[in-house]
Amino acid sequence: MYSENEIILRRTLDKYHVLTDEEFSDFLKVCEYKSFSKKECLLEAGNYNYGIYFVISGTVGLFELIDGKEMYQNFFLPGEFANELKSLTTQSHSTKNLIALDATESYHLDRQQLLNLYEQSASYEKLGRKLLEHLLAGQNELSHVLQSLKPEERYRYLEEYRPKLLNAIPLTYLASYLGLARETLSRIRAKK
Amino acid sequence: MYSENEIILRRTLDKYHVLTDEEFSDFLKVCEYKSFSKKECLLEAGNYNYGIYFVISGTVGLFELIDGKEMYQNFFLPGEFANELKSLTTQSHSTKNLIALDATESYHLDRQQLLNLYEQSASYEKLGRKLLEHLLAGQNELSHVLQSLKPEERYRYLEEYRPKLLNAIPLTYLASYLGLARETLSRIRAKK
DNA sequence: GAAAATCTGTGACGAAAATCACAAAATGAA
DNA sequence: TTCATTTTGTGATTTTCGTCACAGATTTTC
Repeated sequence: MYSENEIILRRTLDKYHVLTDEEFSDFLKVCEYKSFSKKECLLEAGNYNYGIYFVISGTVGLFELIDGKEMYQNFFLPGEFANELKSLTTQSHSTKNLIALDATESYHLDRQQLLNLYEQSASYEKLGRKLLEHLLAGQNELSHVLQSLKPEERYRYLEEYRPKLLNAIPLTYLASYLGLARETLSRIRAKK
Repeated sequence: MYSENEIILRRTLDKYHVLTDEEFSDFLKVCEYKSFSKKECLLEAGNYNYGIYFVISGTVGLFELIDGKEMYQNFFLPGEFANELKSLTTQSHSTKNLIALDATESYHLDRQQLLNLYEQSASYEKLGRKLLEHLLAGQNELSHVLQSLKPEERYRYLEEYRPKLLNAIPLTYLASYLGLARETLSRIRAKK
C-alpha cells in the first residue's frame, strides 16, 4: 500500500497532527522524491526557494557564506524538514544554501502546492502551525545556548540534546553552528 | 465601534491574515485587558503558562535566571505578542519569566480559548501559522547574529534592525540578550 | 591504490572580551 | 527634596578564546 518512505513520512507527520487517509493521500501528491549526492545543493544562495525537503536519509546542512567562510546555521537529519524559511515565506531569493552533507534522499514539497493544500483543509493549516511551533521552540533553545553558555557548555548541550549531530556532522561545521572556532571545539572534545 | 486598542490589535493581525468582522469579533472575546506596573510579572518561572499577551503599550522582557543572574532572551514592544512558547505548547511549567519592564498595557489571550478558536475556523489556524512563520524568521536571525557576529557587529545589528530596543531597554539587559558582558556593551557604545 | 582534498589535533601567541572594583549618573520612592 | 536603588562608565587585571602554523589522519576521487 504505502512504501517504506511514505510510512516514515506519515509517522513523522503524526507527531504534529494526524491526517486522515484521504488527507495523507493528497499530501503525498505534493511530495516529489529527490535524491542528492554528497555536496549537491538542494537550494543555492541567489536562487528562488521552491519549497522544503523532508529528509528520508542522509544529512542536510544550512549555511551562509560570510567572508568566504561557510557558516552553518542548522542541520537536518532523517525525519526532519530541511528549510530556509525566510526566502520561502517572503518569496525572495535565498541568501543561504541547503547542501547535502552525505548522499541524501528526500521528498521535495513544492511551495505553491503546499499553499494549495492550506486552502483545501484546516487540517493542513493545523499541521503547519504545529510544525512551526516545534521549530520555533528549537530555535529559541539554540538562541539561548548561544546567548548564555560557554564553549564547553555548548558542546555538552549537543551531547545531551542533539547527540546524533556529533556523529553525523564534521566538527568543523559544528564549530560554526555553535559560534566557536574549530580549534576550540577540537580542544574541548580532546579533554575527556 | 471598536476601541483604540482594538483597532491597534486588528491592524497587527491584518499583517498576518485578514479576519472578517465576525471572526475578529469572536477573537476579541478571548482577549482580556490586563495592565501591569513596572517590574510586575506576566508569567513567573515555576508557574503554569495560561496564554500569550498582546502588548498595547509598554515593554515586556523574557528572561531566565541562570546562576542567579537574569539573562534576557527576548523583548516585546507594542504591537508584538509576548510569549513563552515552550511551556505554552507543552503545557508544562515555565522555566522563564515574562516581566513588565515599564508600566504595560496588554490583552491576555487565554490558551484554551485560543485552541477553541483554532477548532472554529481555518482562518485562525492560518493566522497562527503566519504569526509563527514570522516569529521563527526573527529567531533564526537572532541565532545567526549570535553565531557569527562579533560584539560590535551585534550592537550595529540592533542599531539597524531593532533600534527601538536601544531606547526602550536598559543596556544591562541588552547585554545578556546579545550574549555579552555589560561592560563590553557599554564600551562599544562609548566609542562613537 | 595513489594522489588530492578535506578534516582534525596541537602548540605558541596575541587580541579580545570577561571579570573585578569602584565611582558617577540616573531613576524611583518616600 | 532626599535617600535608596538601579543603571552606567571606566580603569586595571586576568582569562579565554581566536588566530596562525603545521603535521597527521581521514576521506574522496579518479
